[in-house]
Amino acid sequence: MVVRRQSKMRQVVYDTVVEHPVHPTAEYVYEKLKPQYPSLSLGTVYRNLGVLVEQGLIRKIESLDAADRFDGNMEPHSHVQCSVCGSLQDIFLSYDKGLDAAANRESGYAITEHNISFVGICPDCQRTQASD
Amino acid sequence: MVVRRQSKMRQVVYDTVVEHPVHPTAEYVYEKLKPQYPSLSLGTVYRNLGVLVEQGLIRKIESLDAADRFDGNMEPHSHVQCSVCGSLQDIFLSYDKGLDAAANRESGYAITEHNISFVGICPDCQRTQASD
DNA sequence: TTCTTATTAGTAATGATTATTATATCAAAT
DNA sequence: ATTTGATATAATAATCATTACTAATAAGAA
Repeated sequence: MVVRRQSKMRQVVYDTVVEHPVHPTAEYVYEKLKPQYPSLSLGTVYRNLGVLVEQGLIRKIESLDAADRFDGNMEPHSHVQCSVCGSLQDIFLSYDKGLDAAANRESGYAITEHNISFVGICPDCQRTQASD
Repeated sequence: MVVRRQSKMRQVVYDTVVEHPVHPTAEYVYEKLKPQYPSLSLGTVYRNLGVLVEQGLIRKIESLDAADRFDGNMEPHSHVQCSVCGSLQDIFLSYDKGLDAAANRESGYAITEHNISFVGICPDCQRTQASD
């Protein structure tokens, strides 16, 4: 295993992911930090996001978007994404081990995790559509 | 709405996705058809996969891989992907409307669908790992 | 058959991500 | 404190998947 240093840039990348209410993309983290760290490179952001995921400090999440998004909340939870505006929100549901057991029975795979993602229309877009 | 013609290439792209046991990528469909249709263009495969998804004849599925995969089975079902070799398999579970209701209570989003994806280790890779 | 328009092949362009490389920085051992 | 060996960085090039563009072709209605 590679010994990781506790570098400044990795710290601020981590902070940006954790502190941010939305689930930011690599590009977003870069744009956010660039003004304060003008020498920051996009490659550094990508590499550190990868290291942080590997360390289990953040996770990469599925999205309807093209770009990967990252989540600093390691408590197990799901996400809803709005099919109209793309907004993404957390959903906390208790982890259902029964699902894993059922999937194992069907497939023979040793299930290590499952992810539930929802698609829907956010409250704002519901209002907008209703008034059309 | 655009009027769609019934083109030869769209038909064979559809057939390839439906007939194939694994869930093929665009690249895979292209390689599969290229020998029989030497003039086939990768762009044509991508465009037709997109049209077929839009028409509800196939669906795009989530994957650990970089490339999108497609599924010709429109019966609602989930997938497991092996974290070791990447193999992908169908899992049929009854759709749980209770999940959508719970997600709606938590988020206020009008839920239109949910997807459950499993990660695990396939029987083959389990055997391989056991014998190491 | 003719006309309109979708479809195609071929290729260029884009966007996200990864790889490369030379330099800088850290941490431990001397 | 200096050296040493490794990781981290910035800058940039390269890659991979996907989309856009364009001129030629073909479906199918008139």
